[in-house]
Amino acid sequence: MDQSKALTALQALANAQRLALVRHLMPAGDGGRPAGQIAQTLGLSASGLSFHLAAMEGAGLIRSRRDGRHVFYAVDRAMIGSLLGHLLNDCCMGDAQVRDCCAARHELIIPYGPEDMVIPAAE
Amino acid sequence: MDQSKALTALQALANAQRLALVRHLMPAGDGGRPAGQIAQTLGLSASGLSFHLAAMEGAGLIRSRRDGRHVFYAVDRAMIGSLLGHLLNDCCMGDAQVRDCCAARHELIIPYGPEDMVIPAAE
DNA sequence: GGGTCATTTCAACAGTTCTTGAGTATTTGA
DNA sequence: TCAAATACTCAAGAACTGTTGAAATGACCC
Repeated sequence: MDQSKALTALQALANAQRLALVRHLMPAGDGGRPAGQIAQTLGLSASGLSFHLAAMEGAGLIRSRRDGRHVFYAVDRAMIGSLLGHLLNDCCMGDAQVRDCCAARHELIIPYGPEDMVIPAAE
Repeated sequence: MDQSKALTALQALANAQRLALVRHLMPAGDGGRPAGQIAQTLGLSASGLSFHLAAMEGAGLIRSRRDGRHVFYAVDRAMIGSLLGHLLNDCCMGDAQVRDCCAARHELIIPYGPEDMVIPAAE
């Protein structure tokens, strides 16, 4: 990952709707989810979603695949991992404190079920 | 780190000058560097730098301390680590593939000396 | 106190991003 | 071939971001 790719990816991620998109798509894995369902879940208009999907796909953070009349979108997990790796290793030069704070346990929010379940961090 | 803080921090980082700022400040550690020196290194006007520093400080990514007529700025490494941890654990739900790609070795660029030294990734 | 250095604030402007709504393509099934 | 379902493109306008230069603030030294 070079610096300009990382910057593009960061700019794509630095938006509430698109961060929500990642959260929504992540549990769907490589199969992804169809555009219509994403729009409904995130409360976006069709064209609004298209705008955000294009930004994410342009940055390489998601991939799309057509299946019949649906287009499925899935997170490119290798790309997100590379971005985080770039920030950690290149921008922060592998700093130990950054690494430790990054590795610290956080509460996990699992977006399944009628309400999001919150699992507190284990100590 | 909650979601709105993470978003603010991402927006602060999603800019070429401010990413360069992190790279420049990281090796200086908690002592940081004075604004004038930063402006010179990054080729920014005084007011331009001030704008970017305010964005970063507002997001909690850097801290400042006055020493005489200089103001020193240093990266808040715990904050950057928390941001990366949030992206990895909350947004990506600790996904194994993301984690692996993040942990993959990259070449390390050490910004000391007359020319930046590049240390290729060990295999 | 007066001069100077270092930094910040402010206002104006240009450029970019986001939202909205209307219209357009593509696929499916009757 | 037609209508319905799904998703995309485009243009206009609002909102936000970044740059510039001038003025203001704060700290130091004589």
